[in-house]
Amino acid sequence: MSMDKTFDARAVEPRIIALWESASAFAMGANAREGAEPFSILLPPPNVTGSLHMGHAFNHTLMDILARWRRMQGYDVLWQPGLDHAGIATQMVVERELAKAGEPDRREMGREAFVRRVWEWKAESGGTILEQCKRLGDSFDLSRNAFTMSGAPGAPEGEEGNFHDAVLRAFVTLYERGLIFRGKRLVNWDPHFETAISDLEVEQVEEKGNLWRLRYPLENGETYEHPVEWDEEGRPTRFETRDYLTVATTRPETMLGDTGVAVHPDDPRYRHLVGKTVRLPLVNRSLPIVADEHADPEKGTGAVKITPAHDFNDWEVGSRAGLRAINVMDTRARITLEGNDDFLDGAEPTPEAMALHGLDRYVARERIIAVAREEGWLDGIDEEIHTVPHGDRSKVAIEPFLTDQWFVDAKTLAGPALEAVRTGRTRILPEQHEKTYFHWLENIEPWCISRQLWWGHQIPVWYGEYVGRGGVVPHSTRGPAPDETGVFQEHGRWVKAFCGPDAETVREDAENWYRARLGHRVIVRFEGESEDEAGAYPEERGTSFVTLTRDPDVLDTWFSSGIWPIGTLGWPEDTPELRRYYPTSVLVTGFDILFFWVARMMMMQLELVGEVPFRDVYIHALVRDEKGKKMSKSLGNVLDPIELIDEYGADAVRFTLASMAAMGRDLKLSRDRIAGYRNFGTKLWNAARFAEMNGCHPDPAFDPARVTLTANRWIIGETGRLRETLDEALAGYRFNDAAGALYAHVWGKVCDWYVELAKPLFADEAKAPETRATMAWVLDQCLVMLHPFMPFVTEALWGQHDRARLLVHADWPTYGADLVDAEADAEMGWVIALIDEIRSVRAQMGVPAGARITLLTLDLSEAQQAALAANRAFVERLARIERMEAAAEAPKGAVTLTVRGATLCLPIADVIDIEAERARLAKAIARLEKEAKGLRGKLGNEAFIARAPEDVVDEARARLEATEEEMAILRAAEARLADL
RNA sequence: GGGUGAUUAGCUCAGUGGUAGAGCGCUUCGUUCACAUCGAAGAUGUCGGGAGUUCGAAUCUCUCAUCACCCA
Repeated sequence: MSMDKTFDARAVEPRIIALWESASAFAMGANAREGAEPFSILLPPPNVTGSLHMGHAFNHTLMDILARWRRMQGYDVLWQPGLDHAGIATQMVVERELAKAGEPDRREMGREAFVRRVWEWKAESGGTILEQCKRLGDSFDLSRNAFTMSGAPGAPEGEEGNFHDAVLRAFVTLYERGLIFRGKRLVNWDPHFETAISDLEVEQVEEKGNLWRLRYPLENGETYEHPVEWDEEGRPTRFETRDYLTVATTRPETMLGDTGVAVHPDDPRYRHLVGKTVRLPLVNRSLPIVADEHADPEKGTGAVKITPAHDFNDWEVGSRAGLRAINVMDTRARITLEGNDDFLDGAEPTPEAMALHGLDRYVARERIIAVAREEGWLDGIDEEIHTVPHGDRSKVAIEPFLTDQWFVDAKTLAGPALEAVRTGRTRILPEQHEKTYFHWLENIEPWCISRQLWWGHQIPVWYGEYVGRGGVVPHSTRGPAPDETGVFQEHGRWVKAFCGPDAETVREDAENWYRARLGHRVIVRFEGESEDEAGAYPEERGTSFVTLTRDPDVLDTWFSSGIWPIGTLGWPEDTPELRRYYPTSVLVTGFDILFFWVARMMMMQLELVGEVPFRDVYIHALVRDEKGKKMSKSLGNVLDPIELIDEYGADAVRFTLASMAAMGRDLKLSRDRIAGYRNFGTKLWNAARFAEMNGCHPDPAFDPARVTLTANRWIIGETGRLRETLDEALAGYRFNDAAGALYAHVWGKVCDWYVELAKPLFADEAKAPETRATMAWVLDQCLVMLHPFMPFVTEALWGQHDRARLLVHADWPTYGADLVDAEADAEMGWVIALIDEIRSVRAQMGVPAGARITLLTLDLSEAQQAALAANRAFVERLARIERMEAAAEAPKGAVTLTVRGATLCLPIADVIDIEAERARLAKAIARLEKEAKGLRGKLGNEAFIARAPEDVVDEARARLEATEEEMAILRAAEARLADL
């Protein structure tokens, strides 16, 4: 069988994938040794709508390297894969599809039908990314594939699983512990998707905008003196009398909801106005002027209108000052005035104001400005750049919006999550990210977890009519809220919330609660359920019915992925997997989801099972394009990993990513680099091809410790060193160091030197057998150690010989520097240095590459003489030396070279270029002189001798000696040159 | 405005106190029987500026400049 000159990745990769698959090579516990320690990693679940991008490729490569490495070491490995249902993203995709197909939109179809439709979409198109992962070589256990919506109502066959139960259980547990609450608060509202989103899903975008100044007339005929001119010390010198207060705003349309005007308590211009009122134009609502430090005297006019229902800062000011919050928009951010009791209460809106009803917020803005200009209360307009919050999915401006939502008490949960990292129960690497983690958790706000969507886990809360203690039903919500948990205002009534993991539990709870309150039996029905379904008829006197309505909202996707560690292992059941693989060994992820996901997993797992979800968190950088730009579809600079795999092979892509994975820095990916590592694969392939052509076959009985030839012992020692370097690098997540060590060994040691050294050895009958066996072993070790990085080409090469097992399950070596033979190491080191030096001189002297020349030895130590004699064949072949002779002194016109104290020369008078040689010597001497000067200075410094460690001083002395010796030889050569 | 990080060869980047490195690119030479997706040789650096600590600083401290990202 003869091998091609290159590895045909495209043809071979699918075959290898099939091979692994049919061997269930990646199954949980595959290749685990008896009594093995577990090693578990969670795949950060990609969105079900996603396709593999460079970030995934990077992330997965790192995880796969760890998984394959540990699996070969015999650990009990579980790499758990799965998909995220991605609420907004998925709903968006399916809605877009409906629109494209001209089908009824989701509102027309209804919730149940729509959700069914999403499941259908998932069955067809969801999870293509997992197929793409296989191309990359991901060795996760697909037989355990998880999905964050598995087991949810409406899930089709094949989508069973515990995840929905786990999510609801998590919610109920937190609810019962008082860590989830419902409240009317200002939230980030996405008017496009018509749902609340969390702080993290908001992007701040810088925009050019205006600062409008509006005049709000003072009421009750009030006037004041407003300073208009100042002296040099900033004292006002001239005033004008005003009967209005000028406020500045970037959002004039929100004025409809203004309930106050704030000024700074120390602002001399306005502080005397505090307690007075202004009349809101258009609306004719009376607004109190309040003092609040939020009003910045430096900004705008120093007086700021307060709209608590449409601005987070204003909400705070309003709370402090006791101002009303008036919502003037609907869920699509259209102005809503008609029938808006809050708005109309205490207002006498003009017809112009009422005409704004139903208009988009931006249209209303224009209209209001036009009216203000017309009516003379527009004071002026300044251009300004300000940041505007946008939805990260919809890209539309977020509207702060007053609604009832569910929140997680993140502050309480953050405590243990902070503690776990502070005490080192979980390590975050690189450490710099710990700071970010701490900072965020220390300043965390309640996490809004309810979403007004349909695709997701519906909140397991049902509402029924509230009954007070003693069986009294309050008539209205005007009075104070009942002093009980789980009682909320809903459509102007008090309702009692019942939370439970399933409907029957809730029904029972509710029936007991109502019975206790009303003193008679109560039968609970769920909305939409018939009396039959309710399962009972009134049997006793006084029995009544209560209808419970389920909260229509679903949970934030990140709430469910927040329990990914335990959910994928079977929680809330106490499964063997949970006991064995939890906590997981390491989480590998990008810093962009440190808050979204990592911190929340820490909080939720610690609360739910009291143990950290992972021992280590390895945060890697982002993949950018060659110019350092973040890859994005809109910029069109996206490198598609699948395309790159098609072109260069998965191994090349993986090795590139691993090489660039230095901690903490973004990596810029270029095709050149990938091509370079594709070439590295070819290099390895051809080394194997060389071995194949020379009859090197792996021998299971080969014992590297019993090899006798120096060159063989040398490369075996190098192999031992590599194993140590590699394991150390991988244990510290220094993937680039690991990749670099492999590259340097395989290319720089094995291919550049050992293969060349082997050639003359193969020609020698006495030396060939040991060398063949060593070559086979050395290359096998390369395959084993490269496998986690380049699984395809290594598995393919491994399969060239009969093997007991696949490479993916081969034993990872445990030998180390014990294989290094110091003598062989020194000897080969000197021989290689000699060859390097001769080559260098030849090239610089212009000796034709093909010419064979003579090497004269002048001054060699005994060991060097022995080394030269023993390795004569190597020197002759690799330095193209024809003859070697000893000489007492250098002949005229010979070129002198020094190699670690040895002096040799090349008598090449016929080809020598005297000027070139003079230049070469001068340059070498100058370099040595510079070094010697530095060393002399150091050694002449008494403080250095006195304070530097002894070994450093000794080393400097030795180096100076060697440098001076070499310089002397070269000076002598320079002098001889003068004779020519 | 606050925070974090970066600044090293033409480019992209390693390098945690003791002789400045890699890959790519570039120049010259070479198709010797593993590989031209190759081999050999070579050039290229006041390690962003300044100050300090130290026997010794690319590395530690301060400061300035520039850039990037995150948060408000």
